[in-house]
Amino acid sequence: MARPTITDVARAAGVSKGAVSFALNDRPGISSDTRRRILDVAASMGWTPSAGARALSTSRALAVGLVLARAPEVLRADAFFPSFIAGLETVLSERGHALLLQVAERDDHAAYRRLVAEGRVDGVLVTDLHVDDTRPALLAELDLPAVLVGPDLGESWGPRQVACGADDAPAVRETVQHLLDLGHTRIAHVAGPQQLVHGRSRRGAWEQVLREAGVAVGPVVEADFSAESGARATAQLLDLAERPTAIVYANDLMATAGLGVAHERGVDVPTELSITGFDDTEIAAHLRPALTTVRTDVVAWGRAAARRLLQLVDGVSTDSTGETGETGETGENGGTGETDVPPARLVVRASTAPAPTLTHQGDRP
Amino acid sequence: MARPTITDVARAAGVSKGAVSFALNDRPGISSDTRRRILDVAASMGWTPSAGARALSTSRALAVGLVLARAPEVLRADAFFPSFIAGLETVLSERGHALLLQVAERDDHAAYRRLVAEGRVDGVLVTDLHVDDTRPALLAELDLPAVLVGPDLGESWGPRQVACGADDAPAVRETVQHLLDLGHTRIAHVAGPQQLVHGRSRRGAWEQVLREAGVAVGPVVEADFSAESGARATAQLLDLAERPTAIVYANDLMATAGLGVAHERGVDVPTELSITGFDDTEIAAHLRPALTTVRTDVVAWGRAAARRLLQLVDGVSTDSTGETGETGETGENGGTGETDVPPARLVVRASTAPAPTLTHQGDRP
DNA sequence: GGCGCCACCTAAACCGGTTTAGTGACGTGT
DNA sequence: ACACGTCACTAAACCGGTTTAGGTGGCGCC
Repeated sequence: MARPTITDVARAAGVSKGAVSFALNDRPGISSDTRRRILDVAASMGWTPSAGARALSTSRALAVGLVLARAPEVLRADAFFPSFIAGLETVLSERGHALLLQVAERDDHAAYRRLVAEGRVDGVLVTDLHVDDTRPALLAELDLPAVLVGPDLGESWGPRQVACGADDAPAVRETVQHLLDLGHTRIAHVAGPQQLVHGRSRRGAWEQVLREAGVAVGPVVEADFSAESGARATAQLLDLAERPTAIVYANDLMATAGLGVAHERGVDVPTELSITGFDDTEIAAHLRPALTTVRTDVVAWGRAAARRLLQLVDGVSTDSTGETGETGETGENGGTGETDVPPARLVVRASTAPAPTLTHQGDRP
Repeated sequence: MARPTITDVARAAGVSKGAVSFALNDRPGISSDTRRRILDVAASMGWTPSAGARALSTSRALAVGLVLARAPEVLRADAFFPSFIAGLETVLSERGHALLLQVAERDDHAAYRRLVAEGRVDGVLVTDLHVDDTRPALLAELDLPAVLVGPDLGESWGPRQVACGADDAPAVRETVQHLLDLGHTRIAHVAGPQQLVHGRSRRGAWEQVLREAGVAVGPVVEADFSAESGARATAQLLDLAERPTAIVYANDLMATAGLGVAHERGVDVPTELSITGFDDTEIAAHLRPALTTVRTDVVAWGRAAARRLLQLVDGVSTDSTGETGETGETGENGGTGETDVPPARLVVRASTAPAPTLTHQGDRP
């Protein structure tokens, strides 16, 4: 037999459809023994609610969307999404929400519009934020709850669009400081795309520490997070007359490619050149030399983002009726404890070592 | 204003709800100028159908599910999913279907049951097939259309459960033959889990070629596709009294870790040891030495799997009514051209070279 | 003993679509 | 001129839930 419906349960229990609905949703107005009988009957028939029907009557989709605004080939070696998705899902599934994925290589605006137009999602997650990203404004206009995956930089778009994520900058600062402590003074940077906020913030942190330390802000090459671009950037840096003694890469993939280029040119890592990555990909610890890099807990980040999004979705019970607005206290869901994401931290391995020419003038006794 | 409904469109166009539905679905019974008028009105109001409502009345969810039966930490460095998902999505989105993701670390049976119980999906994709996998039987029992992502080995479960994917074996055979051609006779294998079909098939192919060539079937270490396990397995192989001169790894991640171990022990790759991987991850070409490996077109695979699944879903118009069964010709969707996946092929780079002790007795003039 | 009230439950409307049955106008054949 | 068929469309049922408005019975109370 096909899936039993609520009507089947009602008939079997000898009550009305409405009674069954009340009983199943723990609402008052049903005596406790009737409630128990209904629940028993429902369980014995193996009844489960139809997500679609429920969504239709409550106007809630019980699903959230994640739009990946990347070309398939860029998605290929990504260190972020699989873990992030895993984190999201653990939270979403235990709260009865589904995760809808959409890959929108180009026109991601259309993808968002479509998700909301078809009523498929209650909210979305936005990744790979650009500087001057137009998506937050779009989502605010659509009044679609959204978590912008990235550090909260105090911007504000709409009441239901918030940022969630750890700031990369402190860990990058820690990385550069680590290199300074090792006596490096020519510290280069292979940056991610500067129109991406995380590309920009990593570069900003690198620059800031050097500036504060009174060290020359070394050469920087803008790359695109791909291995290929990392290799090119490294070649470029190693061709410089004044070769850097250390290179801070914006991610592990570029750092690994850079390691290959250095090896090919006979530049020894770490004695002649220190390199650092970002992500702590699984392979980082197994490279030779093992890569000094920054570890982020992406799974926890995913969990936090999911919790935050569900808060937003639940925060406004009924929209556009306007009635609920008068209390003004959406703050009851504002607890941030479980939506904090653990900070990234430096993991020192073998790819960093004291600078070759020891200009290291003993800041230790 | 909120999203316009079909009723709003009907009122605005001065016709009934039904007429609008007919017009929008290109069904006969509407004069062409009325149809045009309705379409114009709908377009000008910015109307789009609600996926949920449509799903409810047609009993089709317009969504398919992908259950990832892996722990988050295993998902982390996966070379397969991001590309595969990208491939899936390109096809699904242009056909109006959504992709639902679920991560079920342990009990994936429950995940499938839930997806079908809630009526969220029209079909699912099953990855990471085990030998004696119980999922195909479950899906057959649930009568849920499913594409089993892997080579078609001729098994048959239910009428709506089919395999889709390229066979790994030919490319692995090509790899081993490549090593034989280079004069290697002690060719080891670091295998994936043997309860996974792709782990087993790669090992089987390796073994078969050696056997057919009359070469000793070298040592094999079963690992789990992780970098850590690849490193351990490599150490174990290099500790052998009769050290292999080549190692065939079941994936790039383990091969890369193996490269690190070899380097650490001062075993030069490729002059003393040849190694090969599988996947052609983005970093493979940028390692030193660059990794000889097998390239698979995972994006195309995803596209093919999505097309095949949609064929299955569309194949049976109405289920459980039984009426449609008498024609028996589900074959009209059976065209396989667009659901073929390009075969994997060997990419020779720098990590393979002639065997060190030249027992290579000139098969070339 | 009649009143009101509360607890418990039923009937029916509703969400936004699809689909079937039915209706009126018009054209056609004999 | 009349039955008949077709076309174009409307009205209403339906999918499977939720929610609101009503209705019934039992009880306490004056």
